[in-house]
Amino acid sequence: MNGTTLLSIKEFSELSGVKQSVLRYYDEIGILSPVKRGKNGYRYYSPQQIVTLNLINVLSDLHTPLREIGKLEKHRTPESILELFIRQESKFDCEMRRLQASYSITHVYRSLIQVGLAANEFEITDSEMDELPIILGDINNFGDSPLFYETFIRFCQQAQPSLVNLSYPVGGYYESMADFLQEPSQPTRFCSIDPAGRDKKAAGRYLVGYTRGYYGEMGDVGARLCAYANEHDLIFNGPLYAVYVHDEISIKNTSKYLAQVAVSIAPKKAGKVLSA
Amino acid sequence: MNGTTLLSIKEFSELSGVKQSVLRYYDEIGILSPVKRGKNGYRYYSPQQIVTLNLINVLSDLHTPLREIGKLEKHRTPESILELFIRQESKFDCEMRRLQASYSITHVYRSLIQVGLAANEFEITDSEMDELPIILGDINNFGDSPLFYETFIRFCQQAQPSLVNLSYPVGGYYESMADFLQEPSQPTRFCSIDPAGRDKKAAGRYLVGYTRGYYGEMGDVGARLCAYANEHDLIFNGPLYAVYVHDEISIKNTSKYLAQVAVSIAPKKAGKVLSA
DNA sequence: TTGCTCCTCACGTCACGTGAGGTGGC
DNA sequence: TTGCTCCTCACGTCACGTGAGGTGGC
Repeated sequence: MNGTTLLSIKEFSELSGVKQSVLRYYDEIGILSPVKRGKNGYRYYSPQQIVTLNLINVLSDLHTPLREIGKLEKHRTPESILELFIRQESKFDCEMRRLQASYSITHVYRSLIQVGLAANEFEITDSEMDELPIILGDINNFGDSPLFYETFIRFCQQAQPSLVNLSYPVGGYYESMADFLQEPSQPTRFCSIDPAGRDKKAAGRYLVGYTRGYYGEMGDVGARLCAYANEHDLIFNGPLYAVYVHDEISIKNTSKYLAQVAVSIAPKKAGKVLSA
Repeated sequence: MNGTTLLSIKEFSELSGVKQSVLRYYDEIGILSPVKRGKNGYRYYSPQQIVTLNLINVLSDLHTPLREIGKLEKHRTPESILELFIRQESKFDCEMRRLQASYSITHVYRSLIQVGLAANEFEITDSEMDELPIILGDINNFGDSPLFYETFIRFCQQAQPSLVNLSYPVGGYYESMADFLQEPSQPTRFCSIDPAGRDKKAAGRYLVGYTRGYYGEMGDVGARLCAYANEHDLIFNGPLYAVYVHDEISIKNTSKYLAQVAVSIAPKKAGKVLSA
């Protein structure tokens, strides 16, 4: 049963799906050398070597440097390989989580972009919105100067060790419509649209408007929301959320970002409606 | 609200978790340039740029070349970015499946190695084994010459377009103990230990022995199994599986591979016991 | 002679990492 | 003056990819 039948590099490449150039490289750095060399220098592989090759692929997929794989192979024992595999299994867990996170990030951005594309940005609409998991930041302290940016940086810096994941879009949360109208560029808190967030944007009836401009530039959307509410006998009874559905991710012109402003409403009974 | 507060490269690097050298490289190839340059050449980033940076990470994690990311960024519109994200989501699916497969491969090998480490290789044991999903290959045709290798190659080649995944360990399946005893190096079929396999190694009572040697060298394990069966009034009533628990993955010395041989048994009633 | 496969050698590439040597604000 | 941060430039590295030019069996 010694290997009388060997494979040329072409055959071995086709069998394993690994390119000839890669096989030559693996031979060069000594992690997978053919069992035999022809007198003319031809490489001949044993079919069993496909097993080792598969293992190399599995390990290098998880960013194990090839030289390290080489070292391990040279001194392999059942014990050391077992240890390696156990380490690999925990690496897989990390990688899976990372991948899942990446998926969820693009998914959130994708949904926002679609909302933006479907929206009629000049109309105010009265709609039922689903519950949305988010993470609320601390209450912002803008101090004397209205430096939106400094506050945003502080938010980002706090975010790092905390639960807030800056990979998700960051929106503005305003305690009430009054707060928004007073200073649209200064949200009470920042909030990140994290699907794993423990805070919630409540499900319910919202008045939704859109406005274009750079971060913090809210145009006349506040006034338009108020006008609509007045006309339709509605009162603002909860917080307001401003989220950029088209931001620097999808738009080059910084003055054309598209913000969605959604404020909780209820039919007017004996309340007072705020006006701009 | 224009960016009066900007971040130095150090601050931006710490905020984003991306190394300074990487940020300089991204600037060089034009996929993420600082919003401003100081008179002394210092790079200044806006905090919002962290969003773009995160996106770059998400895309490049899935092997999108940076130049392509650059192109997309230069001509980005909500529509094109939406399309990109949709493509990414299907890439994620592939990647997840690949990762899952890798995990399962190392897991199977790990289990086999552990079985080998726990085994007493000189003893025959009578044990209950669980059902094991496998994939059986076609019936081998060794022809006139007993070329194990050629048959194995044919198996590998057939395997490629079929269901058999060569990433999993490949064992030998023998129709009966008699077949094994006649030619231990010529299994009736090859079988791959694929956890997603539709074929099954049946659960039940097996006589289990071990032997060291190169592929196909089964030593005296057949004789030892027969002796044990005779002594304990057992008959062989089903197929035999030979699986290498320590193979070239974990052992350097090709003559020290460890094979586990398991054959289905039942108590003797009025049957005949095969002897070596 | 003609394909075909294989070889080596050298150079390119992609996404960085790593100093070396120099500048500029407190 | 002394740190500290930042800069550019050049070279290294890792895991390959890509010819160019040559060999060897049918």
